[in-house]
Amino acid sequence: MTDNQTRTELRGETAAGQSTESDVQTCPECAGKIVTDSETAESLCAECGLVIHDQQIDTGPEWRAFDAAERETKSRVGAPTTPLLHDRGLSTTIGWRNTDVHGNQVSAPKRKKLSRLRTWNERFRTRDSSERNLKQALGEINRMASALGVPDPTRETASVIYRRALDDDLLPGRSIEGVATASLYAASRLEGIPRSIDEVAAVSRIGATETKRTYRYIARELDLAIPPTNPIEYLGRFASKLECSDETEHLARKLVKTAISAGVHSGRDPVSIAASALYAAGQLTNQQLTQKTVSEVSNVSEVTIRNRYPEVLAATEEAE
DNA sequence: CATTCGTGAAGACGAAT
DNA sequence: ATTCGATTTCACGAATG
Repeated sequence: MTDNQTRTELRGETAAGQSTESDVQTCPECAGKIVTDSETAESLCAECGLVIHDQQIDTGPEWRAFDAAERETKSRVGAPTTPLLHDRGLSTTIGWRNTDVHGNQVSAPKRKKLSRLRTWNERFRTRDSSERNLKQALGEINRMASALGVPDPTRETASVIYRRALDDDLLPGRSIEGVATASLYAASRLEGIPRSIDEVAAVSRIGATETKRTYRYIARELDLAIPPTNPIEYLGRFASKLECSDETEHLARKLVKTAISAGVHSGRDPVSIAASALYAAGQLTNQQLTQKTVSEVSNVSEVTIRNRYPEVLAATEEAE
């Protein structure tokens, strides 16, 4: 495997027809790849950090309503559909209030009937096993995504992946939790804001190795063409966790770039490249970055950082 | 004392048989 | 399915400042 560049889109099937926003966006400054940042919901360049736009698409109403009457006339029906709910938010929900449309209390026998209706409605909504499966899995995905600060678009991608896995009968023999975790991991990579395996596994109920195994399985079965992650994509998050200077972060970016062009990254875990470059940059800028602290935020062992950072430095020296 | 560096054993993975 | 090579990790201890 040589390199990335070809980002195939997963969303093709949901957005059938509508061309998803011309997807190979590149930075006007340095021609780097445009990614969406998790914490700030901004689109920015993975290479130089240039912010392209800081407003995500708002699925809410495009009008303003100033009083109740206006709200009534302008209102359209229903919430936007979302893959985040197992039925896409489309099935009937019976409200919990025992009042009619006028706000009057309903009679006792009617109340009883309503209660039974709610019960049965709920049963029908999640009746067959795949629906129940989805309901639980999407709950897990949302829970983990929240814990990781993963933005909604990525959650939706994860949901879509999970649905596909379910449709393709990839579940039998595998835990829901496992596939949910793997879907989220895959989605984060597809969206260009990868969480490391360890980070995802940390909030999951299954371990890192199981996550990786399941991830590889569904990636292969679903033909998800996911390019190798670029170490630069991890850099920003690690750098901010370490509270290191912009200077160090920028230097680390340069180190990663030259290291990659020198081929140091091949066969190595991209996370370890990012961590090593960050440590190396810390040395060069006289920041107090110890192998230990870098290791802690990146979940890369000190040993690996030790072994890797001289190689990263050697690559840049040769480039001089 | 904290940090860095080096080692060998052990686990996981991809590729090849 | 097993085997092999490379990478990463763990647990030490030694050097360095």
